Amino acid sequence: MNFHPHDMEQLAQRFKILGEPARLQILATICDQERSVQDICHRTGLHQANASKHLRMMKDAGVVACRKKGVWRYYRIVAPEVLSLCLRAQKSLKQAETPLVRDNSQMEAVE
Amino acid sequence: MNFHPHDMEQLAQRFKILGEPARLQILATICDQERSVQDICHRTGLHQANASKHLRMMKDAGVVACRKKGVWRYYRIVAPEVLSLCLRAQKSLKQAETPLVRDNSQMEAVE
DNA sequence: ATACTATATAACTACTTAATAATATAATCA
DNA sequence: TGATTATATTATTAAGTAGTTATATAGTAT
Repeated sequence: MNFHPHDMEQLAQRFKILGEPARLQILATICDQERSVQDICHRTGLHQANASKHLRMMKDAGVVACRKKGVWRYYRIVAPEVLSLCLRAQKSLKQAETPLVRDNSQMEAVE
Repeated sequence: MNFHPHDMEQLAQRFKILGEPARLQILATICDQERSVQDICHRTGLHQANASKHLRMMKDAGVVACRKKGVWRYYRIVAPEVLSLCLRAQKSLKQAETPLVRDNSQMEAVE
């Protein structure tokens, strides 16, 4: 792992997007299909203005995009790797939670 | 992608850790070997108190652990998946930056 | 014991940002 | 046209947090 400063910033920026439960919720609702802001709000419980802001942020970051149809804006994910990142991170968290084999080699980690 | 609220929180928490350049820098310096706080500070340019705080946070989150030897504390990564997450995210960011084939199907993303 | 060094912690400041409320814009419909 | 609806934007407030300074703690060395 040997990143240039700029890459490091960019990487952190990408992780920062995923570091917010509200945005993960939004991504979860549009992971398999595009949805209107209303739809997203109903499913996540987020207020419209709040959801709109998160969506704007993720759009600027190139994570989602939207299609305009009449009054509606349908958002979808355009950076599918964020989904695999979530699944991967989730999996490792679960494994850490209930390890099949207790690893004593790092017991002092707890101190 | 269908997470329980608690899992979502936990997932966001994990990403939040990686969403900070200073912490990515720290992780980069200890990705292949344990290092003392001094060493980390010198390599990253972070102030001692600041590095200490970031390390404390990552220790509480189970991402790093430390070994005490005299006055020194040697920190190491104990959640190696964060490294693969970084590499994976970095890779996809690079790909998005310079796509081999321009994908016009999502041009309206830019609006 | 005293001085020095490594690390942690606490207090503080400054900055960021999430959530909310209010308003603006624009499309639809009666 | 006026009313309604969907979304975006702006302003505001509150909470979180990164960085810094100062101090505490605990090893080490003289």
